[in-house]
Amino acid sequence: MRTYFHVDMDAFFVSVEELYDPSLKGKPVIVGGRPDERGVVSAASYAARKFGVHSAMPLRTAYKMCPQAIFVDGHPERYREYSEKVYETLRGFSPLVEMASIDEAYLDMTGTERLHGPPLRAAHQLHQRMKEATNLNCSVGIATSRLVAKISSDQAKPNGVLWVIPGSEVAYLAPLDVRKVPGVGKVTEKNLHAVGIRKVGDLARLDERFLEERFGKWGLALAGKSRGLDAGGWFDTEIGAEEGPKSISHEHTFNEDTADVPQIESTLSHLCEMVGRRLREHGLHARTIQLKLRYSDFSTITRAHSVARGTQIDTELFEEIRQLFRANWRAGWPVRLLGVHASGWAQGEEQMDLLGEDRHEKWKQTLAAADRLRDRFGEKAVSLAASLRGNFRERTHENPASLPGKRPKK
DNA sequence: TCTGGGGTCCTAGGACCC
DNA sequence: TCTGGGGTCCTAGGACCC
Repeated sequence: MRTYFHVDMDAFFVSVEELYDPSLKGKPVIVGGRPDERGVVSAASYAARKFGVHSAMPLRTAYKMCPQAIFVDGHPERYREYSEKVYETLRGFSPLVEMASIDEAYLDMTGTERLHGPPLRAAHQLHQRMKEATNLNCSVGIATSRLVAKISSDQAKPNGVLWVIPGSEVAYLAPLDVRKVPGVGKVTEKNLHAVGIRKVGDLARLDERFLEERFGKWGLALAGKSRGLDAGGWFDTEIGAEEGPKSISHEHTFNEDTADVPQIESTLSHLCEMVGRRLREHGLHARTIQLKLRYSDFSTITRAHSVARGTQIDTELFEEIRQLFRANWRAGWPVRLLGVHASGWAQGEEQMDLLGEDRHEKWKQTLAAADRLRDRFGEKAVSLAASLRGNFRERTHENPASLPGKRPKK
């Protein structure tokens, strides 16, 4: 039998912002951007949640519900920095730590009793050390499976511990709404309600074959989850089995929809530079390049193209993306969002690109230099999109406010 | 309500091959 | 002539998570 901890930081983004600006403490704070911008709430303080504000809610809606809230921009670098500290702290409790996202982790605590004592004692220590090391609160769920640990950490919030004693998993889960099961979202919830399933207990009582017939492979996984088992899906992998990314993407939503080709293509170029840079950081060469287009009415298409040899070079990515865009954009239709997605990593000789060796070397050096400049001066310091500079300058000249990223903050 | 951005996993159909 | 079956790759879309 194993013992898992699920550690979830409380209101992580908001709490980190409070460390940088203590005057925010106790106030309704909303992280995600300005209330008049297109976007959603990334995180809301407990004071803001009292007004009904929650993450994923449009900023404009949040403003209507809580106009006195303090709206702040997110700071990904700060969150990454604190996420590192969280990881280091957790490593003091178990060598088997897996960050499941920027603000939550699984610990395999099996066999650590001699070192840390029984689970509740270890959790108490963990709270204390986390506070000392990061000044942040967290909640801890403890169980024999990762799934149940995750569900119980949610119920332990804020700043608490919940231990589901071995053997009591099914009884613990039974009265909970099916929505509490990770992986059950709006759609699955509705489908389950349609057949009279509302609680996890309803799910556990059903015949597995019925669930499989009705919901396929997912139905079978649900049957296991309702009994607290990790079997199937993401919970099934070993903790600490570090794997690289499977895809790398960047996207951008315009504050105002646009059908202006130079603006669209310079944005795509910029997104390709961001993707290319991350590919190089990870030493990856992508074989599949995907464009994402969202129109004013929110209808969205994706169009992909795979190449025999992978690339990590901005201009090559951009060539593919531009072709995809030109072949698939319904000309004149205002665009709301653009995205560039890279996946399908090339192995071995697939990574050799078709540029001659010296040209290739030269490019690599140029890009490495650009990456260093960006490290020092920020993402917008360098633009390699030579093919677009004319357009860029032209736009800048006639209408600086329409450039992405150059919108004046008022 | 007027809907971000970065991911993962799954399904389903068609092409293609044996 | 009226039609197999399995495997793999590619593409498009969608649910879900934080």
